Amino acid sequence: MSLTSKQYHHGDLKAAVLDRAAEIIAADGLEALSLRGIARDLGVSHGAPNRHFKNKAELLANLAANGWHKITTATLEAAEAGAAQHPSARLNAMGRGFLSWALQNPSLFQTITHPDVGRHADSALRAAQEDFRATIRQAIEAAQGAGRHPDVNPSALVLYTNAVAFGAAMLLANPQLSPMADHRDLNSLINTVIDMAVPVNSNETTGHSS
Amino acid sequence: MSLTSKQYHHGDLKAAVLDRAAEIIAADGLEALSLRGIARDLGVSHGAPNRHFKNKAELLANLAANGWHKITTATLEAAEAGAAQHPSARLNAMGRGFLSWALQNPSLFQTITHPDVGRHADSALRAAQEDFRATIRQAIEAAQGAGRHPDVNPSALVLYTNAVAFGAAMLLANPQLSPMADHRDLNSLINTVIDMAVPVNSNETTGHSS
DNA sequence: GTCAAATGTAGACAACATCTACATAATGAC
DNA sequence: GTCATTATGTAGATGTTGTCTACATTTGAC
Repeated sequence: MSLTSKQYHHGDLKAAVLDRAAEIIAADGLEALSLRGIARDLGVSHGAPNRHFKNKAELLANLAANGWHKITTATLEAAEAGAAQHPSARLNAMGRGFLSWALQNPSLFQTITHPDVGRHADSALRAAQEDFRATIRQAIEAAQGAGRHPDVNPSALVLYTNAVAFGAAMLLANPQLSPMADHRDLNSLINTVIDMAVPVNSNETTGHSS
Repeated sequence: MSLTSKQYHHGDLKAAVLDRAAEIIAADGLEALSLRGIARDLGVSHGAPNRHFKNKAELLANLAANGWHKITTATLEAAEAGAAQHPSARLNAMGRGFLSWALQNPSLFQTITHPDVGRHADSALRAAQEDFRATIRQAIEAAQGAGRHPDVNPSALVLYTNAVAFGAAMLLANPQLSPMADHRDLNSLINTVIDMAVPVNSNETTGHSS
């Protein structure tokens, strides 16, 4: 069987469906996603995707679990940039990494934070969310242990820290909501906002000079 | 024609459709909303709502414009509680008013911040959004003028301040995303978070003692 | 009272998710 | 290697939805 011949079996339809779904969401948003449309794009019958996903919600849950893994990875990779320094520097770097990923993948970010996606979460998605939450929570607690807002209720500190990052990502990823008329230099905007929430001792080098 | 008799004309179908839509969203979320379902609930034919809304997006835009007006009003009413004091106290009060409204109307809050709703915004919705934005921006600028982070880039300060409020609202309104395992006292949580973002001179009375 | 505009109805259509029965291919026991 | 089992893909059916069109009823301006 040649690589170009039309085969009865696709080979890896599940992965192809997930890839195409991500493309569609990135291009036209969640509302443009349909199982039949994906099947058409991939040249398979309209029922084929259902062999791999019980329903549309399960496809979205798969996609979202994947997205949470990606944003967790991106955040942890950024953490290395600040890991050798103070826990606050590490947390600061994580915030920037998180925001950068969200702004480079706005539609996927909106998907993983979409209420109707979370509503139908399966165990894999819940685990991915919890993994992300635990990662962030630990970094926040480490920073608090090292002197960041030592007197604030830990739950409130976790909420505040997450709120700055998620809120900024949500506002910037959604042009309709952006409260600022202009934002010419996105990077310096991100750095300023993160630095307000997670100040880093100015004696130390933070790696971002804008 | 008696009040109970079935009339050919509904009387105020447009308002009834909007009300019922808000109920459905509050009860079962945006994905549960359908024009035909609303028509059934109201005892009119399936095409009747289309006489008042060009399409589903226009209904949502109407609903969202209404929601923005409500959250703007709620925020401004809260502002009065801190208006006599420092501009930062006013901004702090607005943050609490905003968050309280969002948590009392989580589904409507999710609707007005929903990307697919904003995507199809009409001029009324855009105006309502801009009205909200302007209200918040002015309060932030007033606080900055009165000494809140005087050296920070104003755009970044606007983003940061909005991010705390929107982010906390989004995280708390969406149980799936809440980063804290426990939040027994929601009010004190809100107050703590807002106070972190918008500190109020502790010499002054802020009106919230938790 | 007449007539145009506003509002509601009923039927049609295409797209969709999902289900079922069936067809084909891949896999593994023997 | 054969063959049964399983995985995967197909084709058609069903019910729901948004939207359109033709038509019916009511309202209101004059």
